Amino acid sequence: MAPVTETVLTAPDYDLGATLSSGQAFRWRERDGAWEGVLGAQWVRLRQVEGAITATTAPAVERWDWLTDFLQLHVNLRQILATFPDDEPMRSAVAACRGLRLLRQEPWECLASFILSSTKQIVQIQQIVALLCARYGQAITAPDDRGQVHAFPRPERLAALSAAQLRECKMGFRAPYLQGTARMLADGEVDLNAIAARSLPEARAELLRLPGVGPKIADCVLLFAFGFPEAFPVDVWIRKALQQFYFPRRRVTQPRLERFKESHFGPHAGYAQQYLFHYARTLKAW
DNA sequence: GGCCAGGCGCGTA
DNA sequence: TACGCGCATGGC
Repeated sequence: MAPVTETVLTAPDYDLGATLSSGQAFRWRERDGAWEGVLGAQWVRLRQVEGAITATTAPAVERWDWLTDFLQLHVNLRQILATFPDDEPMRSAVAACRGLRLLRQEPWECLASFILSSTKQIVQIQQIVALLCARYGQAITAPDDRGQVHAFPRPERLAALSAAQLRECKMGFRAPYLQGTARMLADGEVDLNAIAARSLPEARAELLRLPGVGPKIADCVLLFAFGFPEAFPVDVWIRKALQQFYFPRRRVTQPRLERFKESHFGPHAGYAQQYLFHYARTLKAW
């Protein structure tokens, strides 16, 4: 058994399962009532308990800031929810998604994962990412009965692969996009580390230079990895939700929808977006 | 078996 | 600027 470290992290108003399965991150699996995943080179198991999250990691660590940052445990959820518009759709979404949180992910993994996400269901994205890590990620320490566990492969590793090798991970037409982006990062043509300090428009423009990255994927990375609170990804679910909740019985044009999402949801629009996304996906009939 | 999936890039008007 | 289409792959 590999050496592990355990701790208890205070986490009020936190729905761990909803958060880890809500289409932000793609490497977390439920097992025996706990959630297991990989952060950097750490294998991690998280378990929800009353008002807290218990964490186990391998190899052993002395600090936990990398995990509390990922989980965004310092964030006061009530204060954020209070900034949402007081309308019926948002009230319903908040009521349906108690404790849903935004994570703070490593930018490259987030970017690569969402390049692989286009016209894929969340379960399929998980499968592709799992294949990519198993084939090309560095092996890391984990409990013996978990089998071989891998880190997310670095851009330099993917940049050195052929498109055919990437396609073996079932990513289809996304392979050249991921390859092109990995190469631009490996070559230093775009520097993800420099993006965090920029303004939202500048950061967005920089991400849009990458192949396979359009407005939606850029906004996902800006929100889920760089923490720009106003970034508001519009995918098919959100488009449908905005259309039906806010513009029933009339077709809304794309520019109109753009103006609406930028003006209606307040300073934490991205958080509101995640609530609408998760809520919409729970609705059986529209 | 057809439709759709946390879209993007490119060609056309 | 604003559509329409093709792009792999798999779940339902």
